[in-house]
Amino acid sequence: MNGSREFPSQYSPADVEPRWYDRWVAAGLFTPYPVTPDPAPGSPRFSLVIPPPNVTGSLHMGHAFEHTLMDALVRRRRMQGHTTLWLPGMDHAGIATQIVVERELANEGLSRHDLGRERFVDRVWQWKAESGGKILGQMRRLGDSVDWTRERFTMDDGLSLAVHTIFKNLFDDGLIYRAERIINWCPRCLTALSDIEVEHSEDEGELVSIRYGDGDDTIVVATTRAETMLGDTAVAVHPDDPRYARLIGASVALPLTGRRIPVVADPHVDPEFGTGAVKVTPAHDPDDFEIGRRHNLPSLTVLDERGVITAHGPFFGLDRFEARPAVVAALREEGRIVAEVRPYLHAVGHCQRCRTTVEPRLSMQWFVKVGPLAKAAGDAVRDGRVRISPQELAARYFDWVDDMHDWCISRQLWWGHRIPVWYGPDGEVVCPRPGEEPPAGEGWRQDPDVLDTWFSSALWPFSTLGWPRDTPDLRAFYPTSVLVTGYDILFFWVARMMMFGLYAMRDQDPVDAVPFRVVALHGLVRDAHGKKMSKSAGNVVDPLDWIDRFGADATRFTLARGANPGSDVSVSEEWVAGSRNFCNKLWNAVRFALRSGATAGAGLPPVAALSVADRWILSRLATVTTEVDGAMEEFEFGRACESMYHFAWHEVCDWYLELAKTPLNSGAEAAVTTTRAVLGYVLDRLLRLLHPVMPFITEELWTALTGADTIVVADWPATGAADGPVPDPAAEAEIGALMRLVTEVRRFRSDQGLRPGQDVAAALDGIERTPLAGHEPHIRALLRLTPPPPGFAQTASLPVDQVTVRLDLAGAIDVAAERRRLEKDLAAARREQEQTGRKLENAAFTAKAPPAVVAATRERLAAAVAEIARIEATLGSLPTA
RNA sequence: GGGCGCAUAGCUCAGCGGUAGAGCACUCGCCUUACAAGCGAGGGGCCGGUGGUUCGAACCCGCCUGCGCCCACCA
Repeated sequence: MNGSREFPSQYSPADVEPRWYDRWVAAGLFTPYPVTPDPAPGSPRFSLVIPPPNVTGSLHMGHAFEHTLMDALVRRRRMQGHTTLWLPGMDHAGIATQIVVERELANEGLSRHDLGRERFVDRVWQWKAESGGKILGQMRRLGDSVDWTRERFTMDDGLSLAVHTIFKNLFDDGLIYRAERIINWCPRCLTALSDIEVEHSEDEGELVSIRYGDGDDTIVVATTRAETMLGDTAVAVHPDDPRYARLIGASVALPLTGRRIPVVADPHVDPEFGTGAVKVTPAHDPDDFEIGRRHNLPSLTVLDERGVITAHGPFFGLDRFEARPAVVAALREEGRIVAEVRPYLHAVGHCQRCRTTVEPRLSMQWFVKVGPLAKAAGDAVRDGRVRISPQELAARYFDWVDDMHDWCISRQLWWGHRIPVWYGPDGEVVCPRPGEEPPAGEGWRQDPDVLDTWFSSALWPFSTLGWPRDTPDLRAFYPTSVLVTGYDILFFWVARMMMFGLYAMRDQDPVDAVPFRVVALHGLVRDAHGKKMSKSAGNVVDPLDWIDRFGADATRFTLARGANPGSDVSVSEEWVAGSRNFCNKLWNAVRFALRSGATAGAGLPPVAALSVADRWILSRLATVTTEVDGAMEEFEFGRACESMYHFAWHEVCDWYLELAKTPLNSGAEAAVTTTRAVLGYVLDRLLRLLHPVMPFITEELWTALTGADTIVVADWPATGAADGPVPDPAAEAEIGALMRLVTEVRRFRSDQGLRPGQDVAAALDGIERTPLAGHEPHIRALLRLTPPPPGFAQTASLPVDQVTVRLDLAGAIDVAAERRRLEKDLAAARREQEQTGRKLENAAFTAKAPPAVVAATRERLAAAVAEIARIEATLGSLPTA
C-alpha cells in the first residue's frame, strides 16, 4: 500500500513521526483488550506500570531514558504475542507540586493562606491539568506505547479509594499509629519529612564547648547548635566515666538561664568523644529525646515551626541561625563559659525539595510500623520471588529494608490525600471504612494533614489495576512483569511498593503477591563528560529539543545505546547526531532495496538457490537475532543496540548491499529473484529487531517494504526458528576471505595515493585455485577493476593469501610508501611469530592448555611464518629507489 | 563511621582467563549510479600502581593510589 511513497535521499523525522502515533492509538494497538472479563485466556501476559512522573513540570532526559527502555521492553513483548499492558499515569507529587504552585502564587503576591485550603487545592488541580497535558504530549512524541484508556492519576477517585482502604486496613492491624516523636521538620515547607526526604551534606559549622555549672561542679559540653541549650534539661555522661562519677545525680546550673539541670548517666554517651559529656535537649534532638525518655526528663520546646526561638528572654523571636551566634556571644559576655570554639565539618540534613536545613522537631505525627512489612519486602527478594537487576544493587536494597525506621507518613500540607481519621470531642480517634459516613457533629473534625506522596505511589502497581476491587485487570496483570526505574528511588518507591503490595495481597499465593517479578534498575542520564545534568551546571537538555532536531528515534537510540543495567548513561549532541545518521543509513538502505525490487514477506528462498553472500548475511542475521534477543531479555539495551548498529551499518550496508549489486544487475532472473528476496528478508528482520527501540522509522520503512499495515504487531524474530536463518561458518569464512582481499587492495591503493581510475585493470592470479574463485565478479565490482587486457602493463603485484593481484598502474608505484607499509606488516608478523613461538616452546602450555587453544596457536605461528616469507619476497622484488 | 562501585584509545564506554574493541573525535584520499547525515584507508592503548594465583591475567585474589555513589543519631 505504500510502495509508491516518496523516498527522498535524506530521512526527515518531522515528515514521518507525526503520521504514526495517532494511528497506532486509534487502531488500539497499545490496548491489550477493552475492559471486559477474561478476554484472552491462556495467552502470556506482560504488564508494567509507568513510574508516574510528577505533575510538577515536564519530562526531562531521565524520563526519556526510562520511557525508552520501558517502551522497548513492551514493544518487544507485544511483537512476541504477549497480551501487553503498559499503564500510564502521573503522580500528584504532594510537596513538590505544592511548592511549585506556592511559588506561582508568590509571584502574584499571594500565599496559600490567602486563598484558603479549598481554593488553593483547586488551584493545584488547575496546575495539574496544564502540566499534565504537557507531559502527555511529550510521551506521545517519544512514542510511548502506553494504553491511554487506562491512564491513572494518584489522586483520582479509584486511587483515593485504594489509599483510604489500605490506610484503614493498616490502621486496624495496628500497623499505622499516631505518636509524638522527634521527626524531621522543614521550617520552610512547614511539614514533617520522612528520613529519606532528608539529604545530608558535609557542612561547615562550629563546635562550641560550653562550661555548665558553677563553683567546683562544672562540666564542659560541646555542641554545634548552641541555641538549643535554651531547651536543655540535663547533661549526660557515660555511667562508667570516672571523671564525672561524682556529678551523676547532682545538678548543674545552665548558663544564661540559671536553671539547674541534672547530670544523668546514659550508656549512649561516648566517653571518648569530646569531653565525654553531652547536653540533652529532648525536644530538639532525636538522641536526646531517647535519653530524655530513659530518664524521665522534661521536653522543653524552644523553637517554633519556623525555627524561631520561643524561649522567653533576650533571644525570643530570633531565627535559629541568628540565635546561634547570639547565644555564643552572650556566653562570652558572662566570661570563661565558652571553653573553646573551633570550626567543625559535620553532616547536616536538608529538605530534599527546598534545601532548607531540617530541624528535628517534637510533634504528633502518623507512622507506619514497618517492621513486619519490611521483613516481608526483604524476604521476597531473598527467596527469589522478586529479582533485582543488576544483582549488585540488591545489597543496597537489603541494607535499607532490613534496618528501616518507622515511616512518618503525615504531612502538614494541603495537596494530597487527606488522612482519613476523625477526632472526637472526647479524644476519640476514628478511621471509618471507605464509603462509611465519617463521624459528624459537635466537636468532631478530620485530621488536617495529608499523606506522604509516596504512600499513594506505593500502591501504584495494584491501585491502578482496580484494587481494592477484584477487577479483571487486577487478575490479568498483577503481579506486573517488571518494574523499570532508577536506582535513585529504590528506597522511596521500590521498597515501599514491595511492602504495600505484599501486604495488600497477603491472601494470595506468596508467589503472586509481589508487585512485580523483576526490578530493572537503570542509572542517571549524564552529559558528555559524565556530569550529572543540573540546572545550575547549565547542561540540561530538553528531550523535546532533540526530538525536534534529530527525531524521536535518534533520541531513543542514543539513550538505549548507552543503557546497561544499573549504570549511568552519558549523552551529548554529537551522539544523538550520530544516531540520526544511523537513521539516515537505514532509510537509504531501504530506499535502495525498494528501488532494487526487494521483496519481503515471502520467506526465504530455498538454501540451494542462495549465493555465498546470501548465506553469509543470513548467518550473521541469525547470530545478531540471538544476541539482540538475549540482550533485551537481560535489559542490556546497550549491547543490543551495538549489535544491531554494527550489523546494519557495517555488514548489511557496507558489504551485503554492495555484494548484492552484482547479482541484481546481472540480468540473470534466478539470481535477481533470490537476491531481492534475501535483501527484503534481511531488512525486514532487521527493522523488526530495531522497532522496539526505534518505533517510527521502522514503521515507515517496514510498511513500505512489506506492504503490511503495521510493524507494531509483527512477529518478533525468534531465535533459532525452524524456518529462520541459521549460522553458516563456511559462508562466514569465505566472505571473510573476500573482505580481506578487498581491504588489502584498497589499503595498497590508499597507501600509494592512487586516485580511482588509475588502476582499473588487474589480474587476480591464482584466484581460481581458492574458494574465492566464484567471487571474482564481486571483487572486481567492489574494487572497480576490469579484467586485464591482453598483455597489459602491470606495475604492481600484491599478494593476498593465495591470490596475487597484479595491478595496471598509470605510473610507477611509490616504492618508498610500499616499503614502509610492508615493513610495518613485517614487524607485526614477526611480533606474532615471536609471541606464538614462545608460547609453543613453553612445555607447560602444550601440556596443560586445552588442545583447541594449542592447535590455534600452532596455526597462528604457521600463518605468521608464511606472512613473513611472503612479505620478505615482496620486499625483495621491489625495485630499489 | 559503615557499605558498594569505578579506574581500558583524546572523550564516553563495552569486553571480565586464551591474537586489546566500539561510537564519537583525529589524519589522508574520494561528490563511486542507496546515503557527503556519505564512501575508502589510516594513526592512536606497558587495559591506574604493585604483589600473587595460573601454562597463560585487562579479566581471578591481596595491598596501594585516585575518583564516584549510597547509608549513618556520635554531641
